[in-house]
Amino acid sequence: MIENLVIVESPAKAKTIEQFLGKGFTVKSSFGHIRDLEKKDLGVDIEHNFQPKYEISADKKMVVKELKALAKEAKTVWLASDEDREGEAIAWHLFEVLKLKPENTKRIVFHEITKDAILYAIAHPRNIDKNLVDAQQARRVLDRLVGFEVSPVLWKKVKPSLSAGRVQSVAVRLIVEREREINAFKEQAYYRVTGQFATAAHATLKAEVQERFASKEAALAYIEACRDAEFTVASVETKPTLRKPAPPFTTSTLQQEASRKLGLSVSQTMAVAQKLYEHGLITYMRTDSVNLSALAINTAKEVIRTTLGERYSQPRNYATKTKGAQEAHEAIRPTYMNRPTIEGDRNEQQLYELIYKRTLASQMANAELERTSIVISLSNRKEPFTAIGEVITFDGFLRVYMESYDDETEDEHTDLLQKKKKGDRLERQAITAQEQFTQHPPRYTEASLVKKMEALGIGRPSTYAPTITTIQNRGYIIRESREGVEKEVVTLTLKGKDIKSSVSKKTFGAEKKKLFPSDMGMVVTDFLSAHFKNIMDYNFTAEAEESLDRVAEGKEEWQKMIGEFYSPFHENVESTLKNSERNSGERLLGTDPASGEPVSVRIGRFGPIAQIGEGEQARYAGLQKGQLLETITLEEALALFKFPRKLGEYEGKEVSVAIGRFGPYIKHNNAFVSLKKGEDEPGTITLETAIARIEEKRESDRQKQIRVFDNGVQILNGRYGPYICFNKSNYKIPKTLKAEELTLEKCMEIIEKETAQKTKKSSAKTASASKTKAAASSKTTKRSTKKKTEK
DNA sequence: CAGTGAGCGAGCTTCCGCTTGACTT
Repeated sequence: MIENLVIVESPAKAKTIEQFLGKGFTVKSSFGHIRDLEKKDLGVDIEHNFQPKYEISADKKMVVKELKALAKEAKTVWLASDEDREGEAIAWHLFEVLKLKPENTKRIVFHEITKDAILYAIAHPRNIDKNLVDAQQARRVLDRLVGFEVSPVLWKKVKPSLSAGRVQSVAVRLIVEREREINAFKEQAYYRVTGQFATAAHATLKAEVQERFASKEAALAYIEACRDAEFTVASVETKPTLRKPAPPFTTSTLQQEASRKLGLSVSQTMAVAQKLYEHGLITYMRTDSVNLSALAINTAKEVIRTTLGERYSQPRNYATKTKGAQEAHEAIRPTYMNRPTIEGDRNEQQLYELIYKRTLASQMANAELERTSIVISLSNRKEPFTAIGEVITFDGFLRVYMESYDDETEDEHTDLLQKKKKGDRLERQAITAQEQFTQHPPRYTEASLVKKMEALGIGRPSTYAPTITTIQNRGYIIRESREGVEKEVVTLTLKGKDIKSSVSKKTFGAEKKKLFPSDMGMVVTDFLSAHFKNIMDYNFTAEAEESLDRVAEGKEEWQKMIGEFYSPFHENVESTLKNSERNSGERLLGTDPASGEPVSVRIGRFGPIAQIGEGEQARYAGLQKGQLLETITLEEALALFKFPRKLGEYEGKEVSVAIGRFGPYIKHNNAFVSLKKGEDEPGTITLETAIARIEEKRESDRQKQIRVFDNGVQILNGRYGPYICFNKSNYKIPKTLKAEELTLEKCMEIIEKETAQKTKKSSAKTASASKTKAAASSKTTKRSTKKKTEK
């Protein structure tokens, strides 16, 4: 017999709370939702007022069984799921599934895991808020209806297995639209003029002309004027400014800062944070709140006062401004403010430190700065130079933490400026005009996409990372780095009385881990925008949230709300199925001058292809990485058909060059050799260079060989150390063995052992796949392989 | 690691939000 059973959502939370409550309380976790709409089928009975059809989720059967048994013998059951829409629904599902009785069931909530908060909650129980539960049911049903009615339209009209949803489709749209803005962007060259001026004590003062010069001639005219001008300080202005610390972390801001400062992907950040949470080092990591508990604020104050002094302390409460925030938890903060560092791997330590400093800084005094701007006029032109510098007069929170931004600009931290006075004459040193280019809007990173989604109220802290993974797995978007292009940049320099013009090379437009749309992403976005305008609207979620709020307040019945959405929506689905054209993103580019046949591009079965001619005689070529259906030109498409290009023969076998999935390569006698980046061009490479590349590859392959046995077994040196290669498969060498000392017998033993293991595993996988669902298992394998590569 | 490119049509795919492990190269 147990006295009290408390059910929370997270097992880590359960452990902590059990300690606070002590004897007489058993604390268990539901591991989130225990019940959901039927996995197969729609799971909603449209005919009967949208009655949801719930089932216990497969992975929760055991949890439910255990909770049921405990609930049966408990005198009182305390449902302590989070205080938000989902949490309320979890409490209600538990109540229903565990067959609890109203007289011995109590609903309690707390926003922070502190002893006081828990005890207060126990002393102030309430009933399940059925209106809030209904709002969750409406949210759930809405998402199911949208997802499960629109996705099949895509299967018919675009490609099987595609998906659409309230959140993911809009996230893809953001990336597609940004890419189109970038394509439409017309880059412009301009000149920026900077100058150096001598001051006392051999220091130089750097200043810049605010005006941009549209052409080389205009810049030259200005510099020529500088040659003969006199420079005078026209004004010096010093203004004190304040800088405030950023609020403590939410999921979204943590993901952004971890990406900028530590280079972690959104899902890596969450995995590391999860570890910290499980070890009791930080509070819950999926939160939209910037609120800190009174306990946290007080201990932070203590730490700051004792280590940095009274002046650095400034306790603050932050208010959450995010649209649709539900604030069931605290902000993400260290559990103990007196622990600046922790044990753990590199990522754990760094992420913890980031959280620690951000939290501490949020409770610290403003930084005080003096911002000085000085204007330098010249005697013969009206565009002056200006120099801006900041001096920190009191560092405040900056002593601990500085927030970063995506577009950081350099600032001059100099007090040189302040020493200048109006009317001072300045001695001109070098003046430079350098050619610049206007920049297109930036592509999204994972983290900046999360920021945008949060601003639009789309998605929740628990779904940001999975959503980004989903749209990548579906092939709508890809995250990659691209090299920039080299451009010639003109620089005009005035030194003494000489003006020199020079040309240097600079790289522009390099992208690091940015999100690009795929052709499929663009085609699907266009299709959905054309036929499901309201769902693709950036305000769709925000408006739905307003209706959900009315349901939560008891002002509207949830079925009525869903009904009003569903009838026009469903009609739209039907008419789209009937009337819309199949969409393959086809574009006619023109005619092939050689054959007179039409040239077009579209999405084929294996991806985007170019096509010359029609019917039986049509010729096909796959598009290259980075080429889009939307932007490829006739010339670029025709160039794809120039491969494979025969170069000649070597050792009696044909040598040809072609372009594959991984870029251009040379093929010779069933061997593949990549072209050398930056040196070889697939269109112009000669037989001689190709042979040289083939020989280079052979040599490097020989370098890799540690041992070769007669029957084809090889021991090779790879990226991750030595391994065995046999029949085109690779085998891991156990760490206990030395690669150089392996005998053929030993190798064969390893090969046999690993093949046996592999077949066993793959058969086990198919068995479980047939039970649960193939998609689920393939998804998990995909995710795990990804994890590996990221490590 | 590596050029492909049709279509008989079984049976399948798909959503968003709560939670953790269990999976591998």
